[in-house]
Amino acid sequence: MDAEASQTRGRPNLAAVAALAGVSASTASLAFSGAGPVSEATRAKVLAAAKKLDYAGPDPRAQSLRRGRSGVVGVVIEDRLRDAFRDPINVAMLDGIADALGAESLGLLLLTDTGEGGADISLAPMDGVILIGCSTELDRPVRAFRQRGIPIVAIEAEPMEGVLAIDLDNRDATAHGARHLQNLGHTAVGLVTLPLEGSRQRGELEPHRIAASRAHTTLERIRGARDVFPDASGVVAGGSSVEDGLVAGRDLLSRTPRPTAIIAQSDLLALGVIRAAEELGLSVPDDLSVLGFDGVRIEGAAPHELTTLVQPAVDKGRAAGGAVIALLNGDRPEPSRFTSQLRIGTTTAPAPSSAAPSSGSA
Amino acid sequence: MDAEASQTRGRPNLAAVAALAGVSASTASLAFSGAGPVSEATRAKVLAAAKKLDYAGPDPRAQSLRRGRSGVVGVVIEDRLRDAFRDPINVAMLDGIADALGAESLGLLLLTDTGEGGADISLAPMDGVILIGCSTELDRPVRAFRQRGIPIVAIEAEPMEGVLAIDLDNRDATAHGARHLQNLGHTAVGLVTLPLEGSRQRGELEPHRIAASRAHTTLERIRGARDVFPDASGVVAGGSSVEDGLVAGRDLLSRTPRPTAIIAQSDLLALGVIRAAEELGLSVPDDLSVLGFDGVRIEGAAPHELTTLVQPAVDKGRAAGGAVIALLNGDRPEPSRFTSQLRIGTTTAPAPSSAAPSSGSA
DNA sequence: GACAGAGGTCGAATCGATTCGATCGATTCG
DNA sequence: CGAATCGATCGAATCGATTCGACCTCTGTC
Repeated sequence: MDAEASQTRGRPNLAAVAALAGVSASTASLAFSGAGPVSEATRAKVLAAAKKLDYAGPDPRAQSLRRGRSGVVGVVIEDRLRDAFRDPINVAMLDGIADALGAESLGLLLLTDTGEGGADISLAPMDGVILIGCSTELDRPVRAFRQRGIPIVAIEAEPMEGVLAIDLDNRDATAHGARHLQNLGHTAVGLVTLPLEGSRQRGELEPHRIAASRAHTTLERIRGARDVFPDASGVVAGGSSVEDGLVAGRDLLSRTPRPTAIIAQSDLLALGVIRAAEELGLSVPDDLSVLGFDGVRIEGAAPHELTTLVQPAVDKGRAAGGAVIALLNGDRPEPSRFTSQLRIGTTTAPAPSSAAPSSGSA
Repeated sequence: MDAEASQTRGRPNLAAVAALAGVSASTASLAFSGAGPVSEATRAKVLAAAKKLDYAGPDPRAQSLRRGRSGVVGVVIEDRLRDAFRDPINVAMLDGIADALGAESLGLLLLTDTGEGGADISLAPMDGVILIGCSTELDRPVRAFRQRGIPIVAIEAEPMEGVLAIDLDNRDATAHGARHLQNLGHTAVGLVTLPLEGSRQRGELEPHRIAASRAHTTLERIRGARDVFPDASGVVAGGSSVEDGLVAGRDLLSRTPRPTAIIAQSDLLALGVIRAAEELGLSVPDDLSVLGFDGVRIEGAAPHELTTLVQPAVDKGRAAGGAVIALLNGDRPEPSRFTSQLRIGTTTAPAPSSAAPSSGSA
């Protein structure tokens, strides 16, 4: 009677299965989870009852509540997926994250930070969260996560209370790359930076914009460049894509005096700059040296081999995933910091002698 | 006393907030959800109590259980993220899905089908699921989802009971493209296909492999090609990347007689084939015509403009997302079918006259 | 033969919120 | 002035499982 009642009413639950198997709900639970001693005969009975009732196993939603864990880790990405995934560096990081999470069979919940637009992030059931490339101001969500007691890991974010940082030597690495250009004799160096604001507005790299910005990675890389070239000016790109680099490159290269080297904050931007140079009939690296950042393999870079700062993106992602897991286990993992390596390719060369201006108002 | 007790014991819950505000839990719930009439004064009291207790709002896990909805939709992707996201077509689809889901503020849970390896997919709390590019046999997960009453939408999968299909005219489109080659006078046409099995084994395109395969998209596109060139042979690539296309191209182009045209099942593969041709000193399209599939913008395709079959990837994704939403709303949406368009670029041209063999044993 | 211990099973409390129906007071209409 | 109505609030049941402690029944040992 009881069993039948539960049987007819919608989808079966553990109680219905237990009733049909002639055991208590607690025993049935044990039979499924495997935790605790259950005789083989009983387990078989329960499993048979489950099959008869077409029961798929304990409801994950109920488990989430009871265990206080949903088995899901959120990954917050700035802006639209379309834009984020266009840059292989993000894909690489995500892959590292997925790698670490998958090993603990944790799900990966993709959250896009739409700023004010959509509903609050953090309304989904998750056990931890990884902030990736979060240049925008997401203080509010972070506060919400903290209130919920949800561990937070941030990749390349400005230091925040209660947020475990996975960092990259953005400033030092860029400075290192800049010094390479300096050693080649370059003095007129232009910058093509990643966005400074969540609005991703492209335009001149101006002091007041820098002052107002909270885009950690962008800022650090600017600082690194200016550690070597204090007066370097430049432009802010509208994103990290070849297209954005092309636009920025056209802008910078049409100025007088024209820079002999450009430090781009991503490989995609660097590629765009190279295209802009080609458009203008400039030869890379003879007329223009170009330095990138990331060191990911990009289809279509040929015939150039980009001089760039290679960062361990997958490892970074894996570290972030591992850190969340550690936090969930109650450990107190140390923040980590990764280093990038300068890989010298074919896009940097000695500065052209000033005796040979290829064009301009002479 | 009661309030204080709840206060000290770990994280605050709705009951604690209600107690502090001097109202019942039900009223507090109403104050947060906005459903039902609550006086402004009461709402303010509750909110004040919440702030004092540092309460972040109702626990999503508990809401999931009670409402029977978690606000999360799973997206199952074949294989590793690294590989999947390398192909822009997947990113485009995902973007469309995210677009549709985001509008209803549904989360997007990324699940990779590791086959037998990891823990069961479907153990995460989700309301619906989208299968994307699921060439492998995931009958078992599908059955589990169905048992749970979770709506299933599949993009380009073989028809399955209880699974809503979002389809593409893979066969007709490929046939259309093949006819274009036929009209150009090509008769020796080679195929470079996507993987046939979950194992992604590359190799010769052999009848027994085709017979054993369940890779819907791959099979349909093969059929389309053979509708026009019944005897076309070819090779199976190990994935959808330029690298895989390069390998496949080298193989096909070193055969005798050498094909004068190659039908690749993705743009990335087509690009790889073009590279292989360049390696061998063949000119595209003069010596070899290449047809792609997808029509996504790929960096580095220059100087060629790929002749390809343009599919509405973002729309497909959006349709899939919309379908899940409709199913969740209890509607009975129709399966949809999208069509691709042949875009003629600069990689196809009339077959070289047989009087001018560029190399070979003459 | 009795007792300790282990294996197996069960009851009941709990996780944190939502929601339906009932209650109570105030306002308005006849 | 009484009754109907509406708004605000509360109680209690419910969602589906997990888990702790209690209980019972064997088995092995002294």
